[in-house]
Amino acid sequence: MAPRTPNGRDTEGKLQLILRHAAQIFAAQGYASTSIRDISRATGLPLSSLYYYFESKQKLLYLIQIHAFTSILEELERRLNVTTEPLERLSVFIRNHILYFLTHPAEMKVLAHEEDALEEPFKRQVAAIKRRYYNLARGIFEELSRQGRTNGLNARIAVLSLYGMMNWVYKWHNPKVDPRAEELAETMARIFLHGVLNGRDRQSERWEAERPALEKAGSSD
Amino acid sequence: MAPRTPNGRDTEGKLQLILRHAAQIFAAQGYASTSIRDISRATGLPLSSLYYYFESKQKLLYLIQIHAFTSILEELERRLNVTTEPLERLSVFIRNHILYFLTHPAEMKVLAHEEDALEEPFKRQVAAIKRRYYNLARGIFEELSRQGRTNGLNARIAVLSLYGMMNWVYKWHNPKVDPRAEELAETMARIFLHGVLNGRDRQSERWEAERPALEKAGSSD
DNA sequence: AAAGTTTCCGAACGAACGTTCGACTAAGCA
DNA sequence: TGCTTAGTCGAACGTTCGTTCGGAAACTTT
Repeated sequence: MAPRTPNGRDTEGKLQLILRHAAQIFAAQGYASTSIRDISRATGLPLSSLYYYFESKQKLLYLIQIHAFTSILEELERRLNVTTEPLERLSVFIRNHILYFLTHPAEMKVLAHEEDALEEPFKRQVAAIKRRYYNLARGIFEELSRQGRTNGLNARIAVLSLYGMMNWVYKWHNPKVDPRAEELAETMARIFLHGVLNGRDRQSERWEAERPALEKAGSSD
Repeated sequence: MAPRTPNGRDTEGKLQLILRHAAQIFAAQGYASTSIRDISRATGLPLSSLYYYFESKQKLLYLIQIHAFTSILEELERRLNVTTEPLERLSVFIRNHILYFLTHPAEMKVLAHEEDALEEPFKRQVAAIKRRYYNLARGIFEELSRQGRTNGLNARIAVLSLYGMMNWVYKWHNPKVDPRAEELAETMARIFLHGVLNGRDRQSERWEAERPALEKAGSSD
């Protein structure tokens, strides 16, 4: 909070402040309908000062998206390390996704809604990290299929359906009415995994047993 | 196709042409990033002529959305008349949704993506028809629950998850790679219904039997 | 043929946009 | 102390935006 950096003016902190406010406004009004002047107003910084921190509106959106995506992926890879069991891993994946989305609603919306708003130097880079994220889930799903434990559904369709289910949340989730992240993730995991497993695995429902504990990551088995 | 209306200038047809082109461009670039001049270019009509057909950009978006939604709902209500069995009705609902979306990709994207772009006189009206559509699906789901045939999941969350699954399709569906509407609807129905039913109904899987017939709509009973 | 209505459209409006520029102040270092 | 660099910012740039306006043209009705 205090301006304590090598150079005493906390430039990095100011960038983060801009990114936070910009994400909020982009989420509320949409990227294209937001003017740099809106961001100037929200942050209190003069219009021209903003251009010291980012060189264009496009780059600003890019910074927001990359930052959010990197956070999700880092957290996810950390949490996935606790198990190699594909069913559990899928469950962790869903929980991680929903949890991030509900704790960062603005960034989530910008990520989900402003995919096409990025133009070509930046578009490619965000697409790359997005593909990595997708492939991660798809890999887990295919491992599950290889073990003969799925319905035999098209992996691409299945995983993209799961994505849709989770990403659409930003359109309707209302904290006053809807369940918190844990329960929401649990529900979606139930729908998707139940819907995708074959009879044998469905009735065993081993993945459902771990409902009470949620934030623990150290204990195995 | 020919300009054969009471007054010989086919005003209505021209409006439809504008709506079609506008939907395409809104889908490709987003509502906010599209200028009326873009639409003028695409239709070949001069800028100022367009304002004879719609009184504002907002109204244009409104017309597109209402038109698309009305089409979906009309078709849906027609198809739902063939059965009162909730499982079948849910299945019809999914198929109708996916089918419309894949045959009208531009309208679909505008509907799904430009929800917030509408401002207050219009926003309310589109929201109303959207709610009607949502309540229809929710009603069917609750009927299924009342019969004790579901997992006991929160109806709101379940139906909105289904929505997400289906609406997200516009982000990824590629006709060159992905299945056609029938198969896609079948897959999503499988995931959702399997995921949502309780053990008894899941193993009976009666709803899966009606795969072959699909486009027949004339015969009753 | 005249009058009335509907449709068309070139030209312009003020407002808002992203971005730049150059002059400024304050901090870090000699 | 002076010099250099990092950060600030008011004012303006050229462009594009949604929308309007007044009249010309096309068609219909008398």
